[in-house]
Amino acid sequence: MSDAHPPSCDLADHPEPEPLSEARIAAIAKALAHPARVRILEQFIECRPHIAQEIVDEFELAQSTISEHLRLLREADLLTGTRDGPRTWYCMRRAVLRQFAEAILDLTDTSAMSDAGY
Amino acid sequence: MSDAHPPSCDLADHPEPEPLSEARIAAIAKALAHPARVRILEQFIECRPHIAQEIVDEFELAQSTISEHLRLLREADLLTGTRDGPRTWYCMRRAVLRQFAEAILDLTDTSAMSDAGY
DNA sequence: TGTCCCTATCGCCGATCGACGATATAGGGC
DNA sequence: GCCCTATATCGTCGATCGGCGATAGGGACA
Repeated sequence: MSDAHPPSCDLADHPEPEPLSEARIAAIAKALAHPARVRILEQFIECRPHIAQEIVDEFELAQSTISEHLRLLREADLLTGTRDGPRTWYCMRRAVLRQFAEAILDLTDTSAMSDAGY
Repeated sequence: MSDAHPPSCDLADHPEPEPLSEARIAAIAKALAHPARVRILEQFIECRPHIAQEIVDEFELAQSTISEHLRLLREADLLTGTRDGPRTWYCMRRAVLRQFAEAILDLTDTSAMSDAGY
């Protein structure tokens, strides 16, 4: 496969499966719990696949360090990585992030205000 | 002060200040990166102040462990704790959580789809 | 004053994180 | 085959996490 055909981003609106468990919420939060990993995800605001090298170039960190951050994001299902010859194309899994944000918002719902004053 | 007057929850819709930095997002995520802390926040879906003791009672964990989790949530500004005699009333800072969820959603915005296929 | 309850903090310890350099792996081009 | 590029993995090391029991502090109430 040449570099003329990077995988396309997944923009489809998949049906959201069952609500996230506490463990799953915590696992995703752990993946987000480092500024470098947040910055990596921010690069995907430009909505196209990124190869690992261009992400490395954005940071002062060693290549092995970035590779480790990418691994953690992959294992939390926030990124996909697909090999293409010597490169790896990374895509953000927007649906997972959205589901996470939804779960956080659910925490803020005031479902039971029981008595007045609360 | 008697226990007849716990502090009331803050339900006001405050104006959202500037967007969260990567460091701030990561700090909030770190506070959420443990299942017990997510469970603690879930208790606040019942929208009223909680004293530490009732949270301890929900878990198998030692009181000191819960107190530590509460401290981390406080330091991330996800909870407020106000002393009232021997008790401490905890309230969830919904505005902060909402702002965090908003920041995560912003990551999923496809602002620049540059070329077709992406 | 003493006692009891609630909460926070301290010290310890094993586990995990985050960084790095070095090394291994995979594939393209010659 | 041999090099070069891109990426992943390994080993190490200091820092931080997460758990606990023990202890300290702050009120309430005899």
